[in-house]
Amino acid sequence: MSGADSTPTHSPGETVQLTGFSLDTLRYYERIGLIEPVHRAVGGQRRYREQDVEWLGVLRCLRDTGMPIARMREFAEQVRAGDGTVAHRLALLEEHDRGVADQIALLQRQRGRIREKIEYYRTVVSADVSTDA
Amino acid sequence: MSGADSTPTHSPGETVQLTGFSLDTLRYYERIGLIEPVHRAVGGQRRYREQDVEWLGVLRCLRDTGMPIARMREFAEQVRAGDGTVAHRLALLEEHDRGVADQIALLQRQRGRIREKIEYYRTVVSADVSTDA
DNA sequence: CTCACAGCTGGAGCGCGCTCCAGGTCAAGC
DNA sequence: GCTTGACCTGGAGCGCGCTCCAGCTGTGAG
Repeated sequence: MSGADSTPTHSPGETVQLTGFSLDTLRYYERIGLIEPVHRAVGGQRRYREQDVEWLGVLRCLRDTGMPIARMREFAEQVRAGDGTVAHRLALLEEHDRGVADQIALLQRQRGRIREKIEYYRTVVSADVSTDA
Repeated sequence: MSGADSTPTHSPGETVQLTGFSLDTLRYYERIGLIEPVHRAVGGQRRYREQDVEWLGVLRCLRDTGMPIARMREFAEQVRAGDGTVAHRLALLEEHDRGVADQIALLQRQRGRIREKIEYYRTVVSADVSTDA
């Protein structure tokens, strides 16, 4: 680590730690254009800058909420295109947000059913211990 | 529909409507043992009984909450085994429920970040339509 | 009788999102 | 100099959960 750099960077290994993505996934994301070609150190090893890591954080957020890779790429392209795409990006995120809300609602509803079943099983188990344990 | 039956059953098509699973998925679930071999009408066509549809509802619930097929099969086998597996089933559901809770928490956290981004984009869009960050 | 249609079977194929691999390079430590 | 270890590349492979297909059969309408 050369700490005197004006722009601190991260080795691939560090970036794995920071983002939770695997080395393979980081390279995969770069290949398919989810992230721009990453700067290289002498020798060809990747050096992720702060902004790269931040962008990876955004990707992590979108992935965690189930956005498909294709849509993420669409988003990434718009971010790269910059000017004039903000409205489009906003629309994309708003739509995604609605999807996430639905997803959460579904999970909560179904979780309710699961917990009912758990409750039922608990009464069964506590009422009759004869067959088990 | 022959309404005089003592045990009303559902055609495959009806079952698709009732459960939201596709015809192929229903057959697939049967093949892999998620549901027991379904009764047949003369001619070999499947006839799903009420209890089959209810069980499919349980499977729907588990799938919606992201339980892997393998785990669902484990659960199905225990249900079939009946007595003595209740404690085990309870444990399985409790563990799954914790997973679902985590999933919901993660979604909510990440959704927060998305909404922040949306808010930010809104200020950008309404403040000035020509500039870029 | 003919036809359309819903469903049947076994098995192949697919889309997604990684994940793994062989074979190589470079930098640092002993 | 030699070894170790992190990382490189292009491309193949994989696990999951379906989904599709060809070719067939039984049922009901006209």
